[in-house]
Amino acid sequence: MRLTTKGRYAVTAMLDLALHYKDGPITLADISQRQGISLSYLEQLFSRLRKQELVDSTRGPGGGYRLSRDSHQIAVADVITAVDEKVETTRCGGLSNCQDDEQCLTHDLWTELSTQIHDFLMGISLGNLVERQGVQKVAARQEQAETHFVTTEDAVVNS
Amino acid sequence: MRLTTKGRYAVTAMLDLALHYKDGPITLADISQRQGISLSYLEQLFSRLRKQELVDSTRGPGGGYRLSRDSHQIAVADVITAVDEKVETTRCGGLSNCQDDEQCLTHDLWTELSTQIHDFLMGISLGNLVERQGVQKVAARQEQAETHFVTTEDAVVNS
DNA sequence: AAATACTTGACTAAAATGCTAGGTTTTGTT
DNA sequence: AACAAAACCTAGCATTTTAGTCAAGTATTT
Repeated sequence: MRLTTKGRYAVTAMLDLALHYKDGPITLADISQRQGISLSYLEQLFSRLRKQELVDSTRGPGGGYRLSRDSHQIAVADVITAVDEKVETTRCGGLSNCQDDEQCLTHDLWTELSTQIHDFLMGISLGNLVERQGVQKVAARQEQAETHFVTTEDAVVNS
Repeated sequence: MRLTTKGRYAVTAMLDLALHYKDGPITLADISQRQGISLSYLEQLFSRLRKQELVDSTRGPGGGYRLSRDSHQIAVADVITAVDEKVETTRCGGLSNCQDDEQCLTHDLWTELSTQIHDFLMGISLGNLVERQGVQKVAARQEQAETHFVTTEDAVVNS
């Protein structure tokens, strides 16, 4: 289990989907604008998310992406592992011949540690995150900014 | 908190130190041979580990590195954060202006998640790892291989 | 003095990151 | 039927990070 910014972007995007679940399919363009992630990068990420069946896609006008199931049924770990390559280029891959045709000292250790982190992140769902104060606060600001962008007449209201 | 192979190498090396604590200062050359990590890379890692005061070094013949304190007092998290740059090149660094001069959706979230993983890895000490079966087993094999290397007359004993 | 141990800095190949550009399909709306 | 909005695909690019290597030191102890 690797923890990089890639997984973070994916979690951000999925969290955006969770927050706007009731608005029907969400376009990547929307997410791109709200979260400041480039459209093409989102396409990359969602290609994987779709293959892992974490999201459903609808093509054509009015289309977009939706969570494939309730936000409480999608763990942060699911999202992160979906976008992470599982290539395991490190020498302790699937095989255990990482050192002199034997198992290196941290082979078991690392997989175990990895498992525990995985389990931990399995315990946190997108639904959990949506319920958090900080997330709600930022989401509210983002929605406000969006409104500003669409209709400019009420731009002074929230200064 | 990032989890990469670099941190893993560091944990492996520190675990080696913990396993050979009673043998006095351990040279990087020893660790390099036992764990199959290049000497120069170890030097890089240990430079950081020393600066974080996780190890004590002794120069000169018979010198080497030792854990700076009991293996139960050194957490896996300590080791990983020591070798990881804290530069935070990602846009959500110390400042919270990651998106439109405001805080991005996962800013708080990610730091919180990161904190929880950190706490989790704080709960696992090198001492804990040493006590594990798998580690003991591999360590025994490594020591055996080492003996083989030094004295060849008893090479047939453990076949 | 010499062996041994550690330090420093420059360099590199490979991979990951994040983006750009330019498509093609699919599908609802006019 | 034509158009436009969206997903979806492919290729490539610039930059950074990773995982090291190499060379030339400095320091300490026997």
